[in-house]
Order: sequence, then C-alpha cells, then structure tokens
Amino acid sequence: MPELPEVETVRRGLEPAMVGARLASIDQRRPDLRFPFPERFAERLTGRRVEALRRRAKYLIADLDGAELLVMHLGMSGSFRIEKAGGPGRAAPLLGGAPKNAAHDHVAFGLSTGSRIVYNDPRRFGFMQLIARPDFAAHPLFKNIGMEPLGGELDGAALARLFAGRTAPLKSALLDQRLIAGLGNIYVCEALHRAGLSPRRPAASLARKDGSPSPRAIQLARVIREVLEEAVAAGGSSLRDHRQTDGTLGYFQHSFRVYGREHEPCGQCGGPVARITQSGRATFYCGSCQR
DNA sequence: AAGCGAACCTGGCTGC
DNA sequence: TGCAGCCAGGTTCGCT
Repeated sequence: MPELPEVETVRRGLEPAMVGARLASIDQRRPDLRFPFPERFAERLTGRRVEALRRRAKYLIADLDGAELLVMHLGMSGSFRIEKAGGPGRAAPLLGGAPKNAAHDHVAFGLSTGSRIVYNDPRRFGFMQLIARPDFAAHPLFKNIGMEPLGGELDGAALARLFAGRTAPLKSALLDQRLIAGLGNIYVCEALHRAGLSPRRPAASLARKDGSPSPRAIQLARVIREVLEEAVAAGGSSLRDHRQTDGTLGYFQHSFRVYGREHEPCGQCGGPVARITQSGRATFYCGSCQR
C-alpha cells in the first residue's frame, strides 16, 4: 500500500499526536519484523521526546531528543492506529492500512499524553531501526536513495540525466529508489499513462544524445509531480479499506486510470487496458495511447 | 555494472 | 463449504 502519498498521509496523521510527546512506554511484542528490532529497542526509546516527524522516500523518521532517530518503514502491509487517551469504544483512526487482527499489533508506543500509537503489520515486511543522527545521510538505508519527486529537483533535465544510458524499461527505472525515491507500482503506472509513454520503452529514450531532456522527459516529470500531489491531497489511496487520520477513506483509489483496470476501457481512447509483467511486477497500461 | 527473478510473510479472492 | 492456487502497495539478495 504505502507509496509516497500514503506514507506522507500517515506522517500527517501521526504528527499532531506524536510531536512534542514523550515515549512513556514501549510494548514490543516480537523480536523482529522484516529485520530484528534494534538491540534494547524499548530501553533506548523510553523517555525520549519526539521533536519532529519527517518522511524521506517511503520512510518515516522520528527525530528524538537524544542522539538517535527512529526510522520506520511500512513495507507492504504496515499501518498505524492512534488510540486516544480515555477513549475505548471510540472509532480508532487508522493510518496506512486496514488492521483487523490484533495478533499483528507488533509495537505500541505509549505516549506521555496518554494516547497510544499501535503498529500493525500482517506481512511483516515493515521494520524499525534506530540510527545515530550524524550518520543519517551516510547510513546504508539512505545513502543510495534518490531524489524526492516533490522536492523541487525533479524536472525533465533531471530525468534525462538519471535515465541516460539505461537499457531497463522505463517502468523499472521509475521504480528504482536509487534514482527517484517514493514511487511505487501504482503511481508509476498512473504517471506513465498520463504522460502517454509506454512502460516498455527503454529509459534512455527520454534523453537526447547530448543528454538534454526531450519534450517527453519534461512531460513525464510534470505528471509524476502532478499525480503524487493529487494523491497526497486526496489522502492517499487504497486497494481495500485504507483509512486516513479522520477515519474516512483515502480517495485517490477512485482516480486510478489504469492500475487494477485490466480489460477496462482506457479513459483516453476507449481501448482495453492491458496487463503485463515487468521485473516480476504487474504493469497496467494502454497499448494504443502509451507509446 | 546493470538488470532480472526469487525470496521474505500473511491474507484475501477465485475457481474447482 | 473446503481447499489449492494465485495475487498484493516493497525491498534485498544473488545470479547472470
């Protein structure tokens, strides 16, 4: 579920509850998720104040008042739930997924405000790490992460430079987090459809021989920013019953033009949306208007 | 070195 | 109704 817009939606939902609060208690219910939890995880977190909650690529980063950062990744199925102080029985806000089974509540942060933040992740592809603040940029998790698509750097020239010489299909290059950070399967499919570009086209075909951006590169950069901004504004999307801060559904799923729409008519030309497999992942696209 | 397929794990859906 | 098989938003590893 979580691509950049979903992680950003989760960040915005958690921010008012977490920032400024102290982590009064940590309930860690298993030794690992995708990776083992850090040594003495609960001990290192207990008593720390959360000073800020940031996002980099698909990572959530809590700045703590000590020397460490708490880095969290939601994997495929991770979500957070906020349990407000004194409110059992009230509908709990859900962030980033659809937790149903308390057996998959793996970590709960008890806050000094009395609220609890519960992390649920059935598939356990998510993980949490503690890293020293000065090591942040050089840390293995972050040193090879590419540019933020909404950070103001992503334009046609940047795409042309990143994709120059790459024989991989455009779809695969856009999913490569070392180049652009935060795009996932849904938004890559959606952006390519909006740009009228085939996912099978070699990535290098967006650069000219001299490395300058083609009009296609300029257009693709524009629609990547556009689709992500629209999705963030809509509170992310969901394939099932993803909810955001106030418990309402993330709405962007209703705006998919190709993702999950195999055999349905393309909104542009009426032709059928095709589904192929690239690098082991499903790609949805219109074979007649994406060239 | 880049690119690709498999692996990690569980749940939900489809079809027999 | 039961069950086998397939599929899923991401990342990493290991093999060409």
